[in-house]
Amino acid sequence: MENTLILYNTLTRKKEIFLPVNPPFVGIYVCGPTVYGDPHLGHARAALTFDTVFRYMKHIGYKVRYVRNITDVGHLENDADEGEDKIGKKARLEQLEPMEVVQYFTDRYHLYMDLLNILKPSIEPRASGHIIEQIELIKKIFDAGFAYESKGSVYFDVEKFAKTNNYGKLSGRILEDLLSNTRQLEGQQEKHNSADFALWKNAMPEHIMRWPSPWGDGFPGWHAECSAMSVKYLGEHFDIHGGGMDLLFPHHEAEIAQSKAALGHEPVHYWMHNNMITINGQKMGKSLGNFITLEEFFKGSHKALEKAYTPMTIRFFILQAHYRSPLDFSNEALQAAEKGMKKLFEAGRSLQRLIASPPSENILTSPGISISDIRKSCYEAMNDDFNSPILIANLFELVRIINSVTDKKERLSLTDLLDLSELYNAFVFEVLGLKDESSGNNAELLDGLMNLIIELRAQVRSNKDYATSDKIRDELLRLKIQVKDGKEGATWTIDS
RNA sequence: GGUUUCGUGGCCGAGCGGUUAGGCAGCGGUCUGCAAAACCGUCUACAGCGGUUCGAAUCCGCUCGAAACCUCCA
Repeated sequence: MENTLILYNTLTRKKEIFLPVNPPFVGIYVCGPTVYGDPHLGHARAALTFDTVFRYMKHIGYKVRYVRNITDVGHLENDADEGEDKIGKKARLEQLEPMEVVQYFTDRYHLYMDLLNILKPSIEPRASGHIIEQIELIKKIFDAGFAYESKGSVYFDVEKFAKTNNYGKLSGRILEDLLSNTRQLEGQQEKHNSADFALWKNAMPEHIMRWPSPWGDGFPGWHAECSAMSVKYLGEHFDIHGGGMDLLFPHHEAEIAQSKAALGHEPVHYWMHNNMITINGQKMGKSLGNFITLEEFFKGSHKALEKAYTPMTIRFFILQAHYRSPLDFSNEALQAAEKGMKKLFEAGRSLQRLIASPPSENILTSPGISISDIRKSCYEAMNDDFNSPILIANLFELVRIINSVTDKKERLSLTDLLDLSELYNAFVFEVLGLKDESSGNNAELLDGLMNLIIELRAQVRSNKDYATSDKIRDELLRLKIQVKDGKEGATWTIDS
């Protein structure tokens, strides 16, 4: 691998050189969505962060297996609701099978990820499809002596684990603080300790999502699925585990403890976490009235939005910030991003029309700047913990060159032009995963253009200038557009 | 209250001890039949207060502000 990739490991709070377990293979596990609601910006940022990792690693030659799960068992509403299964609750409210709810929101998630041009992961395992693996994991933890059963539920003994292991190493939590900080809640006497977490939960009779287990009917604790599925598909040692910063504690901390208890070692080598988003400087929350789904963004159908923003605008906007920085959404910022992206794409279209200067008059681009320098900067940016904002800054340097050459203010040799073109395409489309939306979806534009042409042609015909009229018709035909003159004027069709 | 991220110019956002970030907006110019685009030039910054250093946006401490997590459960 010619590129030395450096990434920030949350575990050590440092940037580290990335050394895969089995080069050129790389295993990545990312915590995917809990499918009980419509996808929103938080989903987009997390998915896009690791889409960029996935894309770039493939670009520099790694063979990546990217696993992103779907959490579809036993979840609670987080805020006001009390101790009820998220998916089960939604199901009863809407009179649906739980799996029907899961399917619906999984499909919605996929739809919006596709619109954002986020690549599908290599494997997308569902928690509900891996109950057996989770039970096996819990058995191992039992055998190792770090689990206890209580009224049909199984809990992880954090205090015991912490005696011989560093519990809290990922999140910086200190066990004593956790124990002293927590208040005693009724109904939780099942746990020996407030810091303990569930491995398996006994299902009450009204709980509709349930599976048989050695401890009775129930459902797995939240953290079990990721430990079980990551190891199943990536092995007992794998490279990267990712997710949002909100999952740091308790979820990822618990995963580390579980895996260590079950396997005797930690499977994950690098932990990566993307930062959160805010809207107009505020957190996004249903109670604050600024909870905006991706559908609402794309349609512009939320009162906080001045207009609709295309998937690529959202994508570009998110990529303009580093994944470890908080990102604030505002109309002003989105519109600035929209204009910037348009500029990037317009340069891309100009690039296709550029011609190299003949060798006799080859003059390089502006003094001191070469395409290979920019190429180097692009790779340096991405190698340095996936710094997409710096990459984009470099791409705007390409834009400047393209526009200058278009204006005949600078010149490019054929080699430079080919290099420039390759660089632009590789980073804009392949690595950043952007798509020029105006070129793909332009039915409206085409309609407008054709109406204009037809009208002009009608004027020409009324002047009996049939030479021009026929020329228009013939030229259009060459573009596979057939003009048909009828009694009520001309119509046109596209021949495919 | 604890843990973890942050606080940069009109707005968004890079920056990891000394050297231009970049985008959007503004201003001045070039180009243009007009408009748009483009190109050139230009302005303004590092939350506050201390400390370390020859030198700090960048390291340390405190204060203020924001976000995530810290209870069941996923």
